[in-house]
Amino acid sequence: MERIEDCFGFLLGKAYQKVFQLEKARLSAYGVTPVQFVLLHVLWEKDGQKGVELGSRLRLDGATITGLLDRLEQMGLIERRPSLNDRRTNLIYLTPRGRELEKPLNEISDEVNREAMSIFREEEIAVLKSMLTRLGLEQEA
Amino acid sequence: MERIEDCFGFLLGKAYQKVFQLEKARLSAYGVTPVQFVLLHVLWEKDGQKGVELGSRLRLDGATITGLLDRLEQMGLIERRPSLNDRRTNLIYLTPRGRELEKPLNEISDEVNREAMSIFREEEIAVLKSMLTRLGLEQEA
DNA sequence: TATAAATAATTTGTATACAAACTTTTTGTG
DNA sequence: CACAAAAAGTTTGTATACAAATTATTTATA
Repeated sequence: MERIEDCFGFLLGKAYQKVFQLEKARLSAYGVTPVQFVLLHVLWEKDGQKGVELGSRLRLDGATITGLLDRLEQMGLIERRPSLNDRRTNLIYLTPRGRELEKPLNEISDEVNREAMSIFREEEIAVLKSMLTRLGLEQEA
Repeated sequence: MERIEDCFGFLLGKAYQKVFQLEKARLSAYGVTPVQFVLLHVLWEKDGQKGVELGSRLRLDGATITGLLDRLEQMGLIERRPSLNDRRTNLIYLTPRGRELEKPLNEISDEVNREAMSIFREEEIAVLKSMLTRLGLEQEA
């Protein structure tokens, strides 16, 4: 590869960085980061999940989940409750404040998606989405 | 957005993560990370650049560049030499060891690119590359 | 059923990334 | 020329990410 701008690792990283930074700026009004947002998003779908379930859904390491939950708990957006069946496990619940954020943060996220994709045509967007999904899920490679 | 799997921030992040992890595993034989590799790549193109030039090419913050250079210097792959014209500036040079890595690391990178893209057709790859480039460079959004 | 293996979560250490503050030096302006 | 503004680099603090090691608990198996 002659130029780094031809490396897909680099291209993906920079495209991600761009969208991440835009979302980060918009979400900052609520003191929430993009990664914290996606974790909250999973909880808005379903409350009371185990940490390990969140990790597998978001494809994040256990240690990363621990840190994320620490900060979200500190901010008063979630709480850990011990599981009654399994004493190794915490179940993660939204606080009222955590629930309140669903609507405004989803609006911001939708807006960011719309803006980021506004430079493409509809057919292009569908192709990109399909390819990123395949790439992200691919077992090997 | 109903599901996080429809958010482009999430999709880009996970696709990046996949390629990054593959490259990280392959490069680990040389004790070099993917980000360190791209910095070295820019130096293989041209030696003696300023830190700020590396940062603008790689679109990385000055503080990030400082840390990267610290580690690469520590590893004996680069060295900082004071600029004669401008006493604020270091010029970054490859060591002999840093030069030696050009060929083997580029081979690994090419291989990773080939493997990561092997799940797509040629036309798809061209579309992806073009879109990621546009997205990454886009001024706003 | 005793015990090895697996699981859930955390802790520690390393590597990106960026923001904000700071130092030193250079450039631009009156 | 003096002094404000800009630029280069570093430092500090915060937030991802993961690897490896650790603890506590549960499951599987001999």
